[in-house]
Amino acid sequence: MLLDINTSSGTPLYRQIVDQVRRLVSGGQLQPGDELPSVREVARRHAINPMTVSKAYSLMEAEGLVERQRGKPMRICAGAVRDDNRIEQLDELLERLVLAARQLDIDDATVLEAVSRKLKGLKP
Amino acid sequence: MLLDINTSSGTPLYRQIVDQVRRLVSGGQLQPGDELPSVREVARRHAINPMTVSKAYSLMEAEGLVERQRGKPMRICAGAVRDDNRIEQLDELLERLVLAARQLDIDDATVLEAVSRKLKGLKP
Amino acid sequence: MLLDINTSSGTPLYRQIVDQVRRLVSGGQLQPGDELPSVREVARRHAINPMTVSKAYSLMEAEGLVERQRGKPMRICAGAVRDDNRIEQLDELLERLVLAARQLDIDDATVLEAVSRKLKGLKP
Amino acid sequence: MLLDINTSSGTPLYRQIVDQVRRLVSGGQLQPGDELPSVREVARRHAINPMTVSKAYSLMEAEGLVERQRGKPMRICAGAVRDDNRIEQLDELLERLVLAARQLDIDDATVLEAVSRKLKGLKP
DNA sequence: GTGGTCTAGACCACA
DNA sequence: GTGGTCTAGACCACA
Repeated sequence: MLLDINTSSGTPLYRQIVDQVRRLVSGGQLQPGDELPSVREVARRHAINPMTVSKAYSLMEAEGLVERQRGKPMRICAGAVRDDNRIEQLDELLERLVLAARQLDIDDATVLEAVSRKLKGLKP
Repeated sequence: MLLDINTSSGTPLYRQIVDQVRRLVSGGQLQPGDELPSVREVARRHAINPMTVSKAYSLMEAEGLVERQRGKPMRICAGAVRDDNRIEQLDELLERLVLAARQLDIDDATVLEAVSRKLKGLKP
Repeated sequence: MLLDINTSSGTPLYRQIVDQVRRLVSGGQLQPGDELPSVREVARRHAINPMTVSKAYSLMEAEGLVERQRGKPMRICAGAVRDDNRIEQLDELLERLVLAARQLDIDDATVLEAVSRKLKGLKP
Repeated sequence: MLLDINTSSGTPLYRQIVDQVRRLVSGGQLQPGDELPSVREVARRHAINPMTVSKAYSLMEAEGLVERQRGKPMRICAGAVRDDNRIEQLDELLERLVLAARQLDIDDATVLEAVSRKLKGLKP
């Protein structure tokens, strides 16, 4: 599971984790039954505190996205499936992007070109 | 001056103000000598605490973006001018958008179309 | 607001807080709009860590029992009202009491008498 | 030996086992010399891990409640006998019940009636 | 090994 | 003053 945690962004770390797992589930890259990496594993890999990861996992459990198995790794809930309206989950970011472009007085063609370039650049 | 303050977004209020004024200056919509609305005015209009606005204004002053004039409204500094590389100020949002699209497993064409639609929708 | 926090009980501290506030709301002793004592206040009074209280408050917020007001005390949500079926909230404790009595081979009359005595003893 | 193990209750599993065996002994339903079901048997029947049952048994042994016999099932110790003051073992639950009733603003008569009903309902 | 609870303490955002 | 986030570290319950 590939998370991109940014410790200098304003977004709380636990929120970044929740948002990204939610997207990976909506996108079908995490499927019901899949196990999440352990709290300690995520904490170690991203050099953050286990409690922070644990908080994210608890929130996801409360949300019905993942489920606990006593003494075993958490896994994606059966009810959490690929979402067909997942374009909506992009909406807030789109709003922010367009607002920023307007304030910077960047014209539409330039914005689209920049998005296009970035899409190619991050081609995974 | 049109600010779009989102009290439920995770981004701190004072940061939203600073970011947006910075962009309006980079985009040339606020020019050297232009006056800022008063702290009270902004606070009232967006229903936030004056201390929060004041903090944003102080940060902008420290950054050399605006300057205080005794007994008069703050204004945009002479040195704060339209920025030619302002597309870079879009970069963080572009990164986040593309990461989110990848995690949602949305293909490039669909992302571009969504950006395009949003650009038209928010035409101003 | 009177909470009875038992640090040596097996029940997690944050759970005790949530359970008791929930009951006080169901019982009408905390009403919509009422302010909760601050996190620090509860922590100080019961000699527990503020983070523990904060966790309880966050859970109650997620549950729609209380709401945050930025920079101000949390308060009981409008939707959280006196519950007519509140006897059901006693059910788990009743089950446990009766199970224990059975295992201890205490007859019904003696149990009822003990409950009665305790009810009078804690009269307040 | 009838144990009622509740995996979703907050009480630790090993504690539920210890508490209930202790009560069955105090109540005389388990008498000195009686054999306990094996660790595996209890684990299987309640779908919990044998190590958890084993931990409970070890605690009971340390407490002088049960004793190991090489190659044979554990059994109730000679010293563990029916307790005349066993009503006291109900005290903590009574306290919790009455506290909950008070917080729910349920009057004494209603509480007694609920206890009475539950006593009849669980008649065995 | 897994996740959970709690503490002590630093620092942030907002009113 | 209010609540929120994060860390470092101890210790528990369960598989």
